[in-house]
Amino acid sequence: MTQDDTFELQGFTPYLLNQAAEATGSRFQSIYKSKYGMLRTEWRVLFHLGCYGDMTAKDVCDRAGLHKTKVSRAVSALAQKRFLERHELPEDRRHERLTLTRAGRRAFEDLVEDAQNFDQQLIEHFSEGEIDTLRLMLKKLAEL
Amino acid sequence: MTQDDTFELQGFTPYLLNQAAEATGSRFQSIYKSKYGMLRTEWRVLFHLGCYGDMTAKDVCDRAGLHKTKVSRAVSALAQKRFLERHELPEDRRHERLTLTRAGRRAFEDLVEDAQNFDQQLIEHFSEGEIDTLRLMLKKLAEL
DNA sequence: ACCTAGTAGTTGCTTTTGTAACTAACAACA
DNA sequence: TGTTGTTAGTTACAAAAGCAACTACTAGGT
Repeated sequence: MTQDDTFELQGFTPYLLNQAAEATGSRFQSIYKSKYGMLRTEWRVLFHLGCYGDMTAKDVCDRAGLHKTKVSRAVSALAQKRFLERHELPEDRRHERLTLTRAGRRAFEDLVEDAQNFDQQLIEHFSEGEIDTLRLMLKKLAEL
Repeated sequence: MTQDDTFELQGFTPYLLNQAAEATGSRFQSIYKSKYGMLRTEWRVLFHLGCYGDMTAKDVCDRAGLHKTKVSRAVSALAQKRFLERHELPEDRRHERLTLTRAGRRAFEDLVEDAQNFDQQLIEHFSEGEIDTLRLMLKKLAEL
């Protein structure tokens, strides 16, 4: 019999990552959900456009690592909320450029503030060195 | 297109956590999914019972931070796979003790090995100090 | 005994996600 | 031109998650 007591669930990296992501993510979600009725994917699309400027749905897929159906539905939802507009590109009519409306930009900027406050509250429990290490490691883990 | 360059999505802790959790979690999921057709919640219940011994569904909810309907369905699925048995407790017939069957224990032990290998591959990209810091921080973040 | 309140777990219904098939557009080339 | 292959994005259907109402049970009064 293999060593079942040598395995500690609390030391299993994917489990720990999931617990931490779930705890912080769901807490932050309640902010944008209650304020703007947004789902997590909608929030991500909004923030990608807000942070990096106009891009196509495909670009969002690639950058955020999301499936195109998820993005497609999030874009539709954001368009219905009048948070973004779609413009077909003349040079290739398969693509559409996604642009935040004024209302979308306002929502983004409002949520940026919430995000900054939220993050501040999270990281103030740690030293700067710890935060740097954490960020570096998470980025690396996400790319493996 | 005005950009708010004061906010960097790649530095937002919940986003980074989510990306890392998603990347590692889905990769590991493909293992137990292909081997035993298990969902993530089923895997978690199996590992809770395997690591910490018999307990009730409620105990799993509390320890894993899962909703009772999710656990209830995972327990049903595991029972149908003959990986666990439910025994009503005589002293309080609302509770049922969940016990892994021999097959369930075998599956658990098999997956423990996979988990150990998987985790090994993850953490070998980092120093021991980094790993310790990461684990400590993730645990703390999960409890905030 | 009876009533009320609370708990463990399940079920039904709605929302969200995942998967695959689809449309529409482009590109390369005979 | 027609054919084949590819890509961006949508849609339809099935699987899974979330939420609220429900059953069955226990506990604490009165």
